[in-house]
Amino acid sequence: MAYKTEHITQQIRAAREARNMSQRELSARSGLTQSHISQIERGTMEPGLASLVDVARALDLEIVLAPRKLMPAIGNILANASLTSNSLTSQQRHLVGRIDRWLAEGRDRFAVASDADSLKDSLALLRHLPLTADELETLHDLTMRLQRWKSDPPSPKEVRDFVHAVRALRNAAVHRDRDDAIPRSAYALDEEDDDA
Amino acid sequence: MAYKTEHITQQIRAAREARNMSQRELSARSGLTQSHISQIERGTMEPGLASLVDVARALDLEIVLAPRKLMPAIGNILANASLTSNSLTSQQRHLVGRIDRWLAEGRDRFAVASDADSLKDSLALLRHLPLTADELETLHDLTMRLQRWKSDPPSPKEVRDFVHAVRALRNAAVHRDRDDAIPRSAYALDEEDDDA
DNA sequence: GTGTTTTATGCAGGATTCTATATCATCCTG
DNA sequence: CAGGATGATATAGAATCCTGCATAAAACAC
Repeated sequence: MAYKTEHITQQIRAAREARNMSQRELSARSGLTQSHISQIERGTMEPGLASLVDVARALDLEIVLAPRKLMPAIGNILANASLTSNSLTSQQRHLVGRIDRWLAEGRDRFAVASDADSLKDSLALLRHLPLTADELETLHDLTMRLQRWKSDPPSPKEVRDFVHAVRALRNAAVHRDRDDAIPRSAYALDEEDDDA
Repeated sequence: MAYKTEHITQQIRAAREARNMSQRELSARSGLTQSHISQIERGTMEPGLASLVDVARALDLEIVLAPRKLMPAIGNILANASLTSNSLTSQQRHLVGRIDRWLAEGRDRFAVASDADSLKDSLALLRHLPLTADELETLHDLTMRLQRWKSDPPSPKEVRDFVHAVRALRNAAVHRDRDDAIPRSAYALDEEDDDA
């Protein structure tokens, strides 16, 4: 019943989640009801065009009608852009990678087994969410501990603290208000979107 | 009242008229009523998304959700294509076709596998976007290399350079401002350079 | 000008969207 | 564990879409 528009509504959900926006927040920005948004995303009902436009705008998306034969070219542009939409500095990538490799070396360092999972989960998100300069510094300090631990094995408590600290960063990144944050992009020497 | 979606419904009418299709015929193809179509086109009512999809399909159009920041690039493709797709010189088509065939001959020439994909992407866009005379010349020079490589196989580095050069042309075409560019079409006497 | 085709309107309904408001289960954090 | 946030559901009612005719108004032919 609601399958003709599924690909579109799926994109809406994907875009919302990519921005870590809740249905309620999207509701506020778009003017639709949260329950309405839920139903649209689940395919329970097909939105009217007006609603779709409202939601899209709230997500910084535009609705375009394109000739079918041009779809390859357009898909091409969209695909390339999503690759470079990384607002992460290379430093952040680097640090996360470091912790990741440390984790991969062995999970037997963790007194509490679930801590390893927790850490892995945190890293998964930190791979995609930008940190502030301060947080980045914290992350840097944390990885320095790993360095020290090579010659001086950590106590179980130290490992726990480490996991919690990383988790705290994760939470900060996840729950940040999208309106503040990431002033970094201004002087970022990281990415110039040459769109390649 | 019906202003949010006006630009979209206008495109529908434009597309229909461009095909010399009557509202009745579109009605038959899409399954909507003629009166319904009339009201949509006039902005008397806003269609539901399902209806829009039906109509679009009947017109060989696809609905795309695109990030606002990519709209210039996409508008570029759409605008150029609607110029009866004749803004491309046959020379450009010819040269692109040549590279395309060369690519089809085998992807084993690429040291870096993703380079083959990159090249393919570039060609997909160069098939639709016009180049300036200068760029066209560059493209011509590039295809000459292929000629040489037939008797003198290229080094991996040469292949990479080639891919990058084509990509540069692609980027130039994609991000060009629609306002400048393509004065060519007026007095286009594109000559076929059949040197092969 | 007559006749045909196309588009614009009108209206009665049934169907669906959409809002407003609540509730519930779940997950996460402190 | 308590508190907060998130997403899925439910219900009732207002609003709107959409169909199915039917018909008026243009527009275009011969």
